[in-house]
Amino acid sequence: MAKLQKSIDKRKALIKATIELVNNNGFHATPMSKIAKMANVSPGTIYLYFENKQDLVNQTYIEVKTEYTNYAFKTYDLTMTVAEGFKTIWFRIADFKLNECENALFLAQCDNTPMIDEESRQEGIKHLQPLLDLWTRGKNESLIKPISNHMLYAYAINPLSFLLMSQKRGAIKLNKKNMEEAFEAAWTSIKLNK
Amino acid sequence: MAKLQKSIDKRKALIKATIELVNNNGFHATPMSKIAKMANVSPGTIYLYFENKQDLVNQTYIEVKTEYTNYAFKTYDLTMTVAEGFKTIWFRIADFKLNECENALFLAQCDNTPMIDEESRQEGIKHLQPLLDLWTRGKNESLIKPISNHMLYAYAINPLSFLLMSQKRGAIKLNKKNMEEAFEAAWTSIKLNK
DNA sequence: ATTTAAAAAATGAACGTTCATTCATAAATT
DNA sequence: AATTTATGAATGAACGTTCATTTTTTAAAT
Repeated sequence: MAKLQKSIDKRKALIKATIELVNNNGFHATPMSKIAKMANVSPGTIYLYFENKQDLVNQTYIEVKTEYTNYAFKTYDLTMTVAEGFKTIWFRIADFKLNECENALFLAQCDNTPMIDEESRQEGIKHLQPLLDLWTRGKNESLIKPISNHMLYAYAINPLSFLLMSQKRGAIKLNKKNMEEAFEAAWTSIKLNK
Repeated sequence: MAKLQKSIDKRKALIKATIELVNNNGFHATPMSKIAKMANVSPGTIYLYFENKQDLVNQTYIEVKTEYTNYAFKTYDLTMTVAEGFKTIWFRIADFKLNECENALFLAQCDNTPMIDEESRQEGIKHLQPLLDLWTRGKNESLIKPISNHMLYAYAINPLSFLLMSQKRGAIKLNKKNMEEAFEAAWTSIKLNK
């Protein structure tokens, strides 16, 4: 196999192992030696690809966050109405959480702990801009409540993280039906009533 | 000072130190030696009050969670209407997050990481029952959407954790005005439209 | 009140383990 | 043969926990 491809595979395996182990044990309870073992690589090899442990999670975070937002905006385009656009993005995000739940859980843990450097966190947030722009447009058109984007995010998007976490704990099972219910709750919480 | 009171104070100091250090560094990046130092106690003393580090966070979690729910239901009583009851509880929870934000942030971190034993987590959840009962009543009276309690929690309560976290990161400042906005979003997301 | 001795609480240095990281050596690739 | 990539045992720092010793508290005796 080509050298380059092997390198890419190894890096991927390391990131995948990091996600799985951090999801189950948390950042600091995940030794580098275990990450190496799960990725079928020697501990020393990790340091050819990453500066240190912190760099490994930072990069993992940015990579997963980028994948997440790419997925979220894949089918969205600026010609859509605010309602259409929101529904499109919302269901893509929901799909991501359902289909890539390891990735989504990793992001949730990163967003709720001091595990990621502030710099990497900022980097990760940037990619969400299209949704914020859509909301700004919605507010201008009096379709969306005139409240801050953080507030909109808290009610329209963030609940999905809680639902995902509940599913991981076995408390609920997410399916098509309750995703429709969730969308309805998300939309009614942010749309402006005439 | 009485022996008993000194013991209580020491235990309190240890729990307070645990909350502050875990909030800022995470569970595994918080050494027992630092907790001891912050509580003005020798490392060995911790083990007179707690079995080990895991027991210390478990007990801290249960204690803070109990404080939280006591606060939440303090002014609620069963004679209230569903709408009244929900508003009462919701604003108490909001007040707790605003006034006891160290405690609230600690709970948020516990709820989003594998840091707490499953047993202690279950113990902590129990105390939320009055709110779940209220929602069940609301569903029976066709005032609340017929969706699972987890779904209701995700939209009516959980967003407050996100808002609190955003405030800690300096992204927003929570005040009376946006708490009113938040309540409105919470209520519209779960109330049943005739 | 004061003394005293037994009991309880607290201390912190020491221990054994775990972990992130390094680097001399080996394997793979060019 | 030269260069790049990978290895994994070795290193040293940091950590949770223990326990021999000290300090404080208690309460009985004076």
